[in-house]
Amino acid sequence: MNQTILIIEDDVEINDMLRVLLSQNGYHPVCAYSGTEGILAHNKDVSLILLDLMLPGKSGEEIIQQLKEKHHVPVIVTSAICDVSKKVDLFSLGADDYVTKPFNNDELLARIAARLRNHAETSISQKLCYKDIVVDKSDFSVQCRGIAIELSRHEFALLCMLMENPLRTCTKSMIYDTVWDYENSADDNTLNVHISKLRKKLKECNPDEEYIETVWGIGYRLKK
Amino acid sequence: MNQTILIIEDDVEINDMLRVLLSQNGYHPVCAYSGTEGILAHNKDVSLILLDLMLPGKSGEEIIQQLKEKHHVPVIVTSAICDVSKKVDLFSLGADDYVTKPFNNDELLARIAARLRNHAETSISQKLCYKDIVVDKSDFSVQCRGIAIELSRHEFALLCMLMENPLRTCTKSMIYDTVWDYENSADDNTLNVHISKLRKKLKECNPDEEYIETVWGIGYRLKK
DNA sequence: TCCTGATTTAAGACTTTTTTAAGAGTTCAT
DNA sequence: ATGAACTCTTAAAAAAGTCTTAAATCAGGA
Repeated sequence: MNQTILIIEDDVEINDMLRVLLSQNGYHPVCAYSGTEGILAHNKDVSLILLDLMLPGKSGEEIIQQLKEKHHVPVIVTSAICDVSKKVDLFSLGADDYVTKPFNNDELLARIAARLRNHAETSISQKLCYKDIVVDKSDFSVQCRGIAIELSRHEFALLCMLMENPLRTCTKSMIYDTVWDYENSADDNTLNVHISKLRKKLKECNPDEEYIETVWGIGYRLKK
Repeated sequence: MNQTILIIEDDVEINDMLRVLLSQNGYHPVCAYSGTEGILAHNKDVSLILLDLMLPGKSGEEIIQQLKEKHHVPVIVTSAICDVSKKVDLFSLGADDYVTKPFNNDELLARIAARLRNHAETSISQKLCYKDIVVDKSDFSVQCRGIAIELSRHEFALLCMLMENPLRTCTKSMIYDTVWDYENSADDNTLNVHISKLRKKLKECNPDEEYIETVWGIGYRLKK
């Protein structure tokens, strides 16, 4: 559940450095090298913007306004300018913080975290789809033909595993590894029982469709 | 409607200077000369806190935590210390900005305005709604069918967390992280008890509705 | 046909959740 | 400081849900 941070910075070297710094610290950086590009790249997945003030073309001030108009997220301005009156202007335009270059990486990270904390939101829900089944890992929900299905923890993990490997056969030992976290003893019937229950619940929802296919002696996979 | 700013600063001269500066710029300053005094003076009229880091008695770090606990507003730390690692610590404790003394008055005013603006934005959307429940984070009130419900601090935080993630499952460990600030030991029953109490209070208010759903082995979520 | 592996069912073991109650810990006003 | 009121945590027992096991049955391949 990484947060996306948009970097708008024309200096390729600094842009690169920021990208590495952010991704090393668990964020998902998106790079833009001009104001216009930044505005285009800005969408609702973005949680925060790092904006260089000294861009060619559009002024940083203009850009802030347009960014905030499009989708309202915290903007941290980075710039070599130290002029206080400039800072004041930026703040009044909607910048949320200001870091003077050269900045200390840890301080920048701390300021990013502080702004994000305020603006806590987002989280891109991960949805797996196959035929008429929709699995949402973020809320542990499953729908089949739009109807909610209640699955137990292991059943859910099992279905996720199959749906994350569409049309690839999941061997029994792979499944035991992933879903149960232990090596199966060959005569263990647990997985079979769980597959059976899963099929039953899916069938209740859509009796005309077969979703899970048995690969004899090997394991299971989703049916084409 | 002037915004109240709490100044916590032991140096009488600086405290005085800040008071004048703020009142000249349309704010309503309240002065405190120690951390303890600051915590006492802090109430829900306060919109922002200017906190000196170098106080006698309690450490600035302790004070931030206690202030934020009492009523969540932006805290701008002022200090002569320039050490970056110190800054980082403070940010992670919940400081929202950091100004090094001696500071430029205009920059300070700009930072105050930025934090206030930010806080105002987030507090507009601070009314959380779900079905017939309305939660107002700014005054810690909860209504169900228009009837006020009294919740304890943890119950309130728990309900907020659920309502901030509508229809998404909050895992137990996420909840312990957010509401209790510690990793849960697997056999901890505290959360369960709080959920039980929360449900009971909601049920008293509306016996016909189920609000909180258990996701077995995972956590809880709001019911569709 | 026989052997092996898969499916289904049901029962009991096991785990997680709910509820209650009691005591420890806090907070608040006096 | 003190006591009252409230909140939080812990513990224990009951309830609810899930998992595994075992046994009977079924299906595929030689």
